[in-house]
Amino acid sequence: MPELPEVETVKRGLLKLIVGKKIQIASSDTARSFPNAPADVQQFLVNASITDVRRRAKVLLIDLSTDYTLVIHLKMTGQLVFVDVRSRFGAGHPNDSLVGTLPDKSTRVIIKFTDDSHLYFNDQRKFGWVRLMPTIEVPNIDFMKRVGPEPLEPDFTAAEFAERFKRRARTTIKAAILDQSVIAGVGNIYADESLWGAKIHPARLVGTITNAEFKKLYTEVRAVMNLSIEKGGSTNRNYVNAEGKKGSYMDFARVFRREGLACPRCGTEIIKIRVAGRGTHICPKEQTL
DNA sequence: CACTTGACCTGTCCGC
DNA sequence: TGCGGACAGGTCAAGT
Repeated sequence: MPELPEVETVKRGLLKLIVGKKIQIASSDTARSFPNAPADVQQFLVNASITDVRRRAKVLLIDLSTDYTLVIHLKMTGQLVFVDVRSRFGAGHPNDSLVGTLPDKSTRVIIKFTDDSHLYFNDQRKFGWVRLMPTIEVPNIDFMKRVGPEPLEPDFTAAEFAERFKRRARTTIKAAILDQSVIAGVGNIYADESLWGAKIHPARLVGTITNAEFKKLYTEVRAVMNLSIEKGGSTNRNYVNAEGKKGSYMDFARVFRREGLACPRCGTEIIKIRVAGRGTHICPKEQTL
């Protein structure tokens, strides 16, 4: 799915596009996509205005004037796309080509605003979900109680980063960095990119990682995700931002999905292996066990 | 408790 | 062309 940079990009787009708008109608394909009781939807979503859009880890939070919040996880293939019948982005913008094409077969939830613009939740694989709950209860859901710190927060230090991995000392560094309770927001793309940056083999056990390596990894995680936010995220398959636009980080990726190509540092052919049950890309010369 | 594996879904790609 | 299998940005429940 969308990892931290992609969800952050969607958040920034929605902040500009939907804050202040009033919801007129909300509907979903099945209870799986949006399991809230119809009575709750009627009472706390319909007629509510959007007051804010936030992100925590890979979760999007859309705050409402009713003191309720739409909590959204895009998982692997979720998209949140805003479409207006009026052209808002200029000639040739991909958003214009979406007018009339949504909803489609992957649309799971539709929110219609009073000005006739729409927000669509599309999700091909149906792993994603939308929940409506009181804003004050959001921190109490299991995921929020478990999830680790935001790695891009200015006060998040290298020392805290290293400290958080100690609970996973006997697993691989790849499994640990993907564990949302250790650090929030890192997924398969940025795990591979940052481990390459720090020259650490993904199958190394956490307990064997030195302090110097943790420090390097901390720097790489932040650098890679900040760069990706700047590029609007990664479109590996079907990720798009709130305007329906693809992200360009994959043009800057050093190892992810680049098996058979040259390592940008040393020229060795990048290989794809399997670590922690996930496809994993490394430079076999610089990342060793 | 820490750790690994399979399940959840649909679509695409690759080899036969 | 068709078909089977592997695989895809994430997380959980169930197993060891």
